[in-house]
Amino acid sequence: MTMPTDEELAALGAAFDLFARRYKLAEALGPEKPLNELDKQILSYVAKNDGCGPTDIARYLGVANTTVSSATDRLVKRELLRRQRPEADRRAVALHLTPAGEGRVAALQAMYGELHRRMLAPLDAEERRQMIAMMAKVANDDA
Amino acid sequence: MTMPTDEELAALGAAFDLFARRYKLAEALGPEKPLNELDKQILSYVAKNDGCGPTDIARYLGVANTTVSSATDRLVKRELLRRQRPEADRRAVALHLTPAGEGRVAALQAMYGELHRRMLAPLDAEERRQMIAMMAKVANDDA
DNA sequence: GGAAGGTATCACGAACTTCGTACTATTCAA
DNA sequence: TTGAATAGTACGAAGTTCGTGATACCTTCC
Repeated sequence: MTMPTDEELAALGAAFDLFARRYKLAEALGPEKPLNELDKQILSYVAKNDGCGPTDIARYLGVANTTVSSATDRLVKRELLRRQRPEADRRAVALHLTPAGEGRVAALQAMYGELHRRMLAPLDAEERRQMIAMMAKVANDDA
Repeated sequence: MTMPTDEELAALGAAFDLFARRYKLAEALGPEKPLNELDKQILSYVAKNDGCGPTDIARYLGVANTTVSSATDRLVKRELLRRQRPEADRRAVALHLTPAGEGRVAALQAMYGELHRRMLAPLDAEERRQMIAMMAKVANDDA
């Protein structure tokens, strides 16, 4: 394939930087005491993979098992997450969101949705369609 | 403007999640002892804004002044950053990269560049051009 | 059945990070 | 020339990550 130029790559990097910074600043605004990065990622993962175990999460996020264990403790104490011992394998732990946890995830997703909506605002309908198609193509390539 | 659909927004969010995760996992690979997130962002900021002060950085990144001060200490101890008292205003501190710091930033940028290059790989030249144009348009809107 | 070995998780503690409070040094303004 | 404002830092409390070691459970192979 023809290589993208360095300028193109730099533009891409600058855009990602900007988005990441906006994410972070937007998150500071919510009314609740903000969750840290890991905790948010864990809640989102459990929302998408109900009943998963701590080890799945640790592998997925690239952190130590014990770190997920600590984070799970935090989230259980805050009543956002629930541990359950499945009868099938009683070493394991299946994680589920509590109703409060579901509410929190919904709020997070609403915030992200709003951020993305605003991000797309300067594009017209056709451009937006194109951009999302590219992103999907890139993401689904899954290299 | 016509609103993007929820599916479109979800696709966008999934793509960003994926990219963020790839960033994090890629960074764990380098040979050096990895810098934490804040330290990397500080180095990058100083690379683009040579001679800036801690308070500029704190405002830009949305963290406390004292946090930047601690991080600056770390980076000075690791000899990636250098403090300098400008004669013009002797309360202030001007930050500069050391040669080692410049090397570190170059390595980081090379890694990001490679990641972005690989991200663009599944697109053909025309699509890539489009995608980068969209990203630039969105980023420059600067809302 | 039972011992050996592997797996999933947690308890604990060390090292590190963030950030609020209080302080110093310097500049600005009247 | 003081008094207020500004840039930065020292210190300490609270919280986070992760390695080590312990516990409970499952599986396999005699």
